[in-house]
Amino acid sequence: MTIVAIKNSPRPSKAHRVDTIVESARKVFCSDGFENGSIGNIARDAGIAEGTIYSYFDSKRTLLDEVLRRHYFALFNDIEQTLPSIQGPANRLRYLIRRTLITILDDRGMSRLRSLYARQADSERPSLAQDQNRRMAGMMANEIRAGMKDGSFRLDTSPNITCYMIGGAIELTEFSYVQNGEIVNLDEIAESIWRTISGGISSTGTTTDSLIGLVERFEQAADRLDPR
Amino acid sequence: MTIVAIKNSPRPSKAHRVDTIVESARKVFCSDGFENGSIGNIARDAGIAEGTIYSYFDSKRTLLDEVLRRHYFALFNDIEQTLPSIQGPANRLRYLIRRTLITILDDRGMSRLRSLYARQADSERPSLAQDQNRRMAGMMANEIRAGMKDGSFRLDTSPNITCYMIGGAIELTEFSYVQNGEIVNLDEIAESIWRTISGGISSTGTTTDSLIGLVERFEQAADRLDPR
DNA sequence: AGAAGAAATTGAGTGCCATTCATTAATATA
DNA sequence: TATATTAATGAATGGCACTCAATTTCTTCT
Repeated sequence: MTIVAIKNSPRPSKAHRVDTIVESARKVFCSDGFENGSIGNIARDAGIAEGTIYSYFDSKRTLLDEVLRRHYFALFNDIEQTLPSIQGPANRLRYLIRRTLITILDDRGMSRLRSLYARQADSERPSLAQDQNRRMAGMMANEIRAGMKDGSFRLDTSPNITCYMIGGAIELTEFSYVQNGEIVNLDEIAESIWRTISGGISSTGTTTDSLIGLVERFEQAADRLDPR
Repeated sequence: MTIVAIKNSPRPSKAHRVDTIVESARKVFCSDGFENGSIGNIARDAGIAEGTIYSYFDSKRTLLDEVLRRHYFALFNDIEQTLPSIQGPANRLRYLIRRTLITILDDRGMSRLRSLYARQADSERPSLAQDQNRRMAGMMANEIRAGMKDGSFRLDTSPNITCYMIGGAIELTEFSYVQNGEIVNLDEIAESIWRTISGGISSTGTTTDSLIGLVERFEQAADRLDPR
């Protein structure tokens, strides 16, 4: 009648436990969505009781926010490390567009979560989506302002609205990808966005080329009139 | 002991009842949001029993969809009536941008509902937001293609992505307005969006255009003076 | 080591809705 | 007027986020 003490299992560290919970939440939310993904399922997946989750997270929403925050933390960090090594505001903007699209196309489940549920916020807790939008928009706006300063972008450009246009195009691409699952041609989209923005805000686009041609014609005409 | 028959109240027509329900739903959703707005409150506001709502609408979501659908029905109808009277693809595009922004700024409660909750869809019921996006994008894309045909827009433009950029910028403006409630300068935003898009997709930017004319006049003048 | 106190975990409740359905009331039909 | 059909009701159901008193594990002190 020897009953071995099953109990006394060592308790995981606090950080490790949080990791477990967040990872289980990610799995459940990605497969069932936010509304249908229940705390019960998350707890079962993590091998703990429901109540435990609530000693680490205030609410289901807070948990979702942490799932999203961790996922996009990687993106932002990567960007902030890479950005300084790229030359010129225009190239940096192009990189920001491409890099964001890559992250979106990389994980449809996570994009689905972000696209559908990230915006909602309680009155107490500010919207995570807005923080992230702001951060990304801030980086883009920096490049646009830098470009305006160094002469590569037009001065009558509105950095904020231009960011909205880039960010908005990316978001709609994401939403369309999430809903239809259609294969998205990353390069084509990135190029299209860039071409439109660039032609619109760049003071040295194709236009300049044609201007050079015009000036050359002007000079030739002037030459003809030159008495010597 | 005369008990007057309170009953026998005439039953309102089916259409009228639906109108009542949708209007109450609009009120409740706008003031409490979708998640916190309960069917119970909607029924109380409409002066009917909860169960009655379910004989007209499959679910709470379906009801929200109808609220949104009715609101944007007006916008789309107005646009489709007005559009033909506007000359030229460029002007029509500008109008689409402005008109949509006006509707958004006109009703913050409704914009909040749309911005936060419209995207979600069940697997059975397709997303209303996507239908509306598609419809608006379709109208914009038409104008862009028309402009490409009549030579006012560049041919290497991607109509779809350009629509995403316009629509995305509008959506982000809406979201920012919904969250911060900050006063938004309609004209400034509409002009910024237009200026960026236009400079980007227009094959005849005002600058180059007028310069060509000037140089041609100069060449003609030079010809006249040319001894040979 | 052992006891006492602190911290973490548990899971059976609680309450809040969305949704259903047997019952009742109001109309349409014969 | 009697019967059938259609609409409306609201109490009951079930699912789920969230709470909390009881229990288990860990830490600290003697």
